[in-house]
Amino acid sequence: MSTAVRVALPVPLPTLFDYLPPAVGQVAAGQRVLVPFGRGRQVGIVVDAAATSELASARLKPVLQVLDDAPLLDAELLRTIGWAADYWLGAPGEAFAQALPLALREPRPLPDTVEEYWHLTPAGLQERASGRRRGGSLALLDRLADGPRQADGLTAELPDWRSAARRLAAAGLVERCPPPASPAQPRAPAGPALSAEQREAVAAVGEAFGRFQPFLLDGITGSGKTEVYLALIEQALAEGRQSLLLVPEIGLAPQTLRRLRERLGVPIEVLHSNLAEGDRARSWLRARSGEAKVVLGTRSAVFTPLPHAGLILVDEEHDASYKQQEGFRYHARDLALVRARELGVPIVLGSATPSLETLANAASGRFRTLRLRARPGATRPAPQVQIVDVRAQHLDHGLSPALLTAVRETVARGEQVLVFRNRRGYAPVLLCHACGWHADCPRCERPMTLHAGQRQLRCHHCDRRAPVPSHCPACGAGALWPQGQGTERLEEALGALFPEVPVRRIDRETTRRRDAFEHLLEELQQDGPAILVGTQMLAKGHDLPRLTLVAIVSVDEGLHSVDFRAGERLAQLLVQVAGRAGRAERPGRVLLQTHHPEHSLLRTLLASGYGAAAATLLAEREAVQLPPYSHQILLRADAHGRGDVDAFLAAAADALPADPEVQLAGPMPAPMPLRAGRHRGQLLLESTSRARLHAVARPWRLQLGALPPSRRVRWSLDVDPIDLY
DNA sequence: AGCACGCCGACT
DNA sequence: GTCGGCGTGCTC
Repeated sequence: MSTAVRVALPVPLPTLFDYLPPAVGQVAAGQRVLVPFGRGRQVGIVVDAAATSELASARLKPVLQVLDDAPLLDAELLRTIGWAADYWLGAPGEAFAQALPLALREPRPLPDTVEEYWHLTPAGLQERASGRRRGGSLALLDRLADGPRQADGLTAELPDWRSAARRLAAAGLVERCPPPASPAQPRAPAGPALSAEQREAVAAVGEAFGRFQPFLLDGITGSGKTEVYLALIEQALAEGRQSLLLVPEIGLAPQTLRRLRERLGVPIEVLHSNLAEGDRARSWLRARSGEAKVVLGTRSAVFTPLPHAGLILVDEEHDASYKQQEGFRYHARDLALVRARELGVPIVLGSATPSLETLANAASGRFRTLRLRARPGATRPAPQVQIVDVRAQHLDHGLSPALLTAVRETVARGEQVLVFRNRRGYAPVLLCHACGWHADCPRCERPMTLHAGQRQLRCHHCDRRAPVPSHCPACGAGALWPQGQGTERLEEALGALFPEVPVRRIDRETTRRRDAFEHLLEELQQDGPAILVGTQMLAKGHDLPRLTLVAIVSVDEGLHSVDFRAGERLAQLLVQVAGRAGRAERPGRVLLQTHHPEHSLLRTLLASGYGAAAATLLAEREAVQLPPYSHQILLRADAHGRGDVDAFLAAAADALPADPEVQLAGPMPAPMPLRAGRHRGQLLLESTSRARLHAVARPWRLQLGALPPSRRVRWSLDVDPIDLY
């Protein structure tokens, strides 16, 4: 027993580490420290500056250096991150590592929050004109010729520019300078007048300023949720308070960012994982200093410090990308709720298709529901979805006559069509018509997808690529037939059927280049007919004002999935895709091809909308006690040998104490028992009592790593898994 | 995880 | 006779 400094270190171990106080300097919780660890050194976060260690002080090493003058993490963030590590059964050190931008996990003092810019001095300008300099120096002079440049940008173009900068700075030719003033932010043009329901929503949240209160903002596509967010952020700004707006993915950020910038007239900090580490750290630090009033970010931005927090907003709260699927498996929406509670601020979860978890919270009264049912400025009703029964129909590459007629009529009117199909590639299966052989991935035991353009077979589970066989490898016959339709095949078929109309495919393959997607979206703002063929990517909130027909080729795979969340996800996807139609002045139309026109989920969804479909799904979940009416923790394991997986899961099951309130399912194979050559299995813990589930799982988790068979597998625990893969 | 230590096979 | 395979143990 001894007094010690307790530190979180970025290692995947379920413990914190104790150190002796440093020889010099004071330590406080929330500061970063440099400590000896194993044979090296690590940067850690002090979680407790005056802890009582279980270890004898002789076994403790001293902190080498205190890296910060003031705590980097305030009490609220320390508490929330600690809570998160405990709730999602993560390694505390990994939870803390997640919270800090990478650049702040280096053993260096905090970077300046002012961006580093360099420019030419008048002498430098002359020097460049004189043509005396060559090589790296000339390159740098050239880069600075048009005015100040940011250091990160220079690094990208001239990796070695700093040595030239040092030389030239010594000669008084270049120097560091303050960032150029951003073009004066004109005070926002006022937004559109809010509708009555929008005003009610804003007023309801406004009344809750200064205390914790969760809201569900349940607003149909086009109902103006963003205007409500903007009005609330303005209100927080007026009180000098910070707002945090979470969005599901970076792709959506540019649009939202533009709108925020135009309207709010204050700097907006953006935080997402595609940012240069230096920028990310600076944004984070500006939020911490309170200088940043509005923070827009993806999942990891939920860890942004908010010393003057006023409001938290989670847009598209149902989106699965809020759940981290590796390492520390937290859920940003759920963590945002905990932060709002700790910060004592209102939180708004917005969606046109709320998750069943959120709807259950709204039904129980834990969340207040605010509804937006009207489409402001719309003179016509929301698009109607119409089912196309494709049974016994002649299909042209999967497209029915009714669908093709609708496409023809739409492009004839000069309008745009979205043909939606959630499958990349040309065809999901390549089949031998003579003997029934089909191309399977040997590492996943699943059919490989034919990519005709690349002349390749690809496994969408492990990315294995193989040449397309010219003859059947099993029987030698020549006839290998592509079965089923992917976006690539639909693009080809539609291009042949409508040669006069531009056909654009939008999926991971065609939007690989960074700006490709943005450019395409811009092109589609232009007038004129077009046919878009796309996947999932197009379902998310992009504005396509010229789109008046959405044709959903098939969703039949989603109707009979083993995953209990498949119905919920299908309903969300259909509503979101349908929402792309007719957002401007023209009416929209949605066609849905299916072999199961009588399916109850489709019928409810079409007849009564998402709310009714979700209510039905919730009732089904309650009847069989599935989430959100019970809680789950999934133990996943994979290894090269099936036996290693089985041995580990059996040992894990054995180690679990019997508890009448906790049910154990498994060990069982994962829904994909083999993936990328690794055998996969799982064990599921379920309980209607979250407290009991955690009480059992916490000590169990500590035992798992000590089980001998655990050395031979990769394993992970997932609290509240959102899919069982 | 990352890195040591430690005991058994094919090479100079 | 050694280099190196990955099994096992530890990190305050």
